[in-house]
Amino acid sequence: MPAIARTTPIERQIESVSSATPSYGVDMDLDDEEDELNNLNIPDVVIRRLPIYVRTLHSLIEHGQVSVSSEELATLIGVTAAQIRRDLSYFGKFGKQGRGYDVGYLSNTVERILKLDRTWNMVLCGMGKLGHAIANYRGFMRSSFEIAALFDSDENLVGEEVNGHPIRPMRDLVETMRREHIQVGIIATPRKNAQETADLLVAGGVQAILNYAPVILKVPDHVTVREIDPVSALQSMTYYIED
Amino acid sequence: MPAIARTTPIERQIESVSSATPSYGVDMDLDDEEDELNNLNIPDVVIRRLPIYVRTLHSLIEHGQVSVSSEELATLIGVTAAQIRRDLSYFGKFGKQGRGYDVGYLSNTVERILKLDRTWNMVLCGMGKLGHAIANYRGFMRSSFEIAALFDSDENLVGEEVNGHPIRPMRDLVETMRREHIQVGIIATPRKNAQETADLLVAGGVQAILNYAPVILKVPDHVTVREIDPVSALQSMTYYIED
DNA sequence: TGTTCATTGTGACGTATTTCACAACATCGT
DNA sequence: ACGATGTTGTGAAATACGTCACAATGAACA
Ligand SMILES: NC(=O)c1ccc[n+]([C@@H]2O[C@H](COP(=O)([O-])OP(=O)(O)OC[C@H]3O[C@@H](n4cnc5c(N)ncnc54)[C@H](O)[C@@H]3O)[C@@H](O)[C@H]2O)c1
Ligand SMILES: NC(=O)c1ccc[n+]([C@@H]2O[C@H](COP(=O)([O-])OP(=O)(O)OC[C@H]3O[C@@H](n4cnc5c(N)ncnc54)[C@H](O)[C@@H]3O)[C@@H](O)[C@H]2O)c1
Repeated sequence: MPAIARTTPIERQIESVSSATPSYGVDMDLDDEEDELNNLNIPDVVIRRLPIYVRTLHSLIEHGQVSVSSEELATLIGVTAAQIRRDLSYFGKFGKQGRGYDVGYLSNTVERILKLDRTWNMVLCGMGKLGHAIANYRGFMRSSFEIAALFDSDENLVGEEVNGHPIRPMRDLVETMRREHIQVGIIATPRKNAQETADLLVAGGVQAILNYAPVILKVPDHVTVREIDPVSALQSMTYYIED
Repeated sequence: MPAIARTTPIERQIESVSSATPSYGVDMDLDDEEDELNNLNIPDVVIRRLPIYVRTLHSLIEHGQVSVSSEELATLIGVTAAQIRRDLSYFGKFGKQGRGYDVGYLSNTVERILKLDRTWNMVLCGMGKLGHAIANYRGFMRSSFEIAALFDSDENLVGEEVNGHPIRPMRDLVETMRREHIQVGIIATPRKNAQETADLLVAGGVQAILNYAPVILKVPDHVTVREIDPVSALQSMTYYIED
């Protein structure tokens, strides 16, 4: 059973995460009560950087660049080269001394690590203003994600078609998720209904939740949650403003 | 002149919202001579937690609760009590042994720390679909923020009124910001135009940028940037999904 | 006023993450 | 074939962050 807390609730909103044991060096001893061959001690903060690497590599591919050094990538992204090399080294050796990394190969590799080499179907709960905007956003599809079904508790909205999908009643959520084996959910309900929605998603077998409602959700350990919260982002920036 | 790099570009992007670590190598010389009386070495990760504390305290106030212990607050938020006490201790002593914290007082105090005890006017650049949604979102106003002016480079959009504000041409941006002393900007332009928009915001004197475009912005050190990036958030969650 | 109780604030410690710095090595030009 | 060059991958060190645990102390009440 997962003994590792991937994210403490507040960190979904923020950054930095505590996992477990150091990790370095060899291994193969008696510790690890959790070696999924996968989720093997890799800091979540590293995982959260990988999508940026992928995005940046894509942009290099667009420009026709075929190889890149950690230094160049680092400059583009705004981190240190050492950090990029260390991050990648958690997963293997993908570069060549003197040459750097093959852009296409590295991009594919990181995508495979993140399991982006497939399409993830998602359910979207709460079809108010935000829900409509999300359902119409084309950025997801271009990134391994697809909104497969829309849900709202308001019977007046049920049946309306948004971007090719009908809005369905919440009572169908769990069954739909199970039937279609959907493991990713988006919450766009009002704040007060977010937790109950999360509970239903969990009942449906959700493993990842993107939460737009400004609340801390309580979910089982095996569920990952990330929050989208522009207000908190703004509120933490004003601290630094010097008048 | 702050010598501390508040945000490492990639960290703005990591996680739905977020940004920033205190600098490591950045202020290389004479040790840390940087005591703004304010930005005094307090870890950015702490600053990013404060809005959650505020939000949670508000919810307690709504429920009529007048005092709260670090333990209770911690349970609500999903962190440890020690962390909350440590975080607050960076700024002073706000609790009473045996009693905990006065909810209203603590809320006000943290808001004052974050400079939320005033209204921040913002400019919004890029009035496409997302821009319209943001302009109509009422969550900002309820949180010390107000969208004061809208901008788009498309002359066909200029003049259109959204939520009571006319869309203005980008060429007016810098002057408007200076005239109205606006220090917060939101970028909702296409990816490829985000950097040029950021440059204009900087020219206008921006100090905080909320960036919805999926790019790493290069800005001067005194500017804080946080990114809203649901795609990256999703892409980092799939890693953990066990099929 | 003294005793009990709950809970803070923080030094000391432990873990997590980043950076340094360099040996190892692939490639290239000659 | 070989030295020069550039860049990786990674131990070791440095730094940042989180937690433990407890002395200090305010409030309640006898
Ligand atoms: N993070 C962001 O960028 C962002 C932006 C805008 C809004 N929000 C948040 O998103 C949420 C929705 O905002 P909105 O403007 O779309 O509000 P809205 O009122 O327009 O829409 C909410 C929708 O949720 C539905 N709903 C209510 N209870 C439900 C339930 N239990 N299950 C399913 N659906 C339910 C309602 O019927 C309604 O259609 C709010 O929490 C708001 O704070 C976040
Ligand atoms: N983070 C999120 O949640 C999220 C959601 C949706 C879209 N996005 C991103 O937001 C951006 C906008 O998305 P959209 O769907 O609104 O696109 P859109 O094409 O509907 O709107 C873009 C608008 O920006 C304007 N624009 C272009 N160049 C400009 C410039 N230099 N200065 C000012 N305005 C300029 C265009 O005229 C247009 O009105 C994209 O980068 C998209 O990827 C982010």
